[in-house]
Amino acid sequence: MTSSASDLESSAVPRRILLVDCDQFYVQCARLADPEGAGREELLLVGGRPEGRGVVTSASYGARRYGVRSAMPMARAVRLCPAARVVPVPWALCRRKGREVREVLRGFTPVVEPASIDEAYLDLTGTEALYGGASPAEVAERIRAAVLEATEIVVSIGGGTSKLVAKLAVERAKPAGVHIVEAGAEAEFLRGFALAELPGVGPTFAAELRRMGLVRVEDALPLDEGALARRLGERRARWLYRRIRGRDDRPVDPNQPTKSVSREETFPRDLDADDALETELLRLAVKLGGDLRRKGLRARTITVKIRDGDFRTRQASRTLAAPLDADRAIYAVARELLARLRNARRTGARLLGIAASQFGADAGGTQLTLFDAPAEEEVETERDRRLSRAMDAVRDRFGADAVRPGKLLDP
DNA sequence: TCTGGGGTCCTAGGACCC
DNA sequence: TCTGGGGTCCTAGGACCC
Repeated sequence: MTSSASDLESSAVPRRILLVDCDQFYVQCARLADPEGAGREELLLVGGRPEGRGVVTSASYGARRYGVRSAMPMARAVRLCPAARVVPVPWALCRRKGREVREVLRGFTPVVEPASIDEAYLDLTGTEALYGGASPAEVAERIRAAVLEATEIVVSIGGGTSKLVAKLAVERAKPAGVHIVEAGAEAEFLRGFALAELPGVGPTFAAELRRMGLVRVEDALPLDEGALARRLGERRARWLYRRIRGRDDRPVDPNQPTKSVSREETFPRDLDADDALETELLRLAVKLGGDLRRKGLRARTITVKIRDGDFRTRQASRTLAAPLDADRAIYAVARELLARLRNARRTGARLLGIAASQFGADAGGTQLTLFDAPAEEEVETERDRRLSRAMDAVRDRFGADAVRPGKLLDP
């Protein structure tokens, strides 16, 4: 540990980081998907579900003037903005546009870290010569134009010496603009923000800070780290102390491995019966298995999540000695976990989910004693793997509904 | 108002090992 | 009889982000 954060800050050349963020991304995609309909609508709400229980994934700038926000229940959004048109998220197009935007960005630098479907960090440090000495703002404008030309997607770009500053700057850049914070100006830039605007400060943390009398970044600046630590604990105090001064040394990492893959579904109405839940679980397990195999991932941990009618969310997980990707094996593990959750509390469920994590190879030898002693039964057999691959091949040729999962219980 | 679906990261306790 | 310390792994829950 010779290279600490302070070394990086004091010795290194200031970094040049950009955050490229698609403006109201799902709205843009919905308009591209239907130029004559949604494309002409100023008041557009994207998301929701026909059965109700949906939320707004993205609202057009016009609709936002009525107080609509993303993640708001669609029913409420429609009450706030009754004239708005509601359309579903065109997921396939969104994924494609997201990929296309990333490809354009990789033409400017290989150091592109996707942060979500519609935003990515770029590290342009050391590329000054490559871009003929152009300023970060000029490079950002070139990127904006290139993305628009190639993908029809409008983006805004924030820039600065860290991810934090770039992220805050992009909010100043929207819509369809560029905002660069010069090296050295970070602390002054941060002064203008409320603590709740800092990424990482959510409703809970913001409320805790407010109880301490801290609302604006400026309110917290006079406190030393020790004073903050007495209320927040060492770790969060250090985090906040640095952030409000614009310090953030997280690297832009273009190779972030996938850590988990999941599928979940909220039902139109709460499900009470165990066998109905098992049927839904099977559907989710088959989807998850397909996702894993398509991505070439095998998982040692399976997690089942249930949200009861009263919105209480519970989960149970099991980690195996050897990784899985076959539908039957995933379902067999998940079914036991669901039974455990239902035995602990049997009430109507509004959501069921399944997740896979701990990707990679078998657990190390010495860890085996942690698992079901003496030796774990073989959860996934070669037959399971062959069957899943055969079903994948059929679906590839004849479509996703070509084979329905039967009961898929124990062989 | 009645709360989606896909993720990441952190914490804390217990088991187990050296 | 009373008493270790550090490390890893697993599990459950929660905050947070888009």
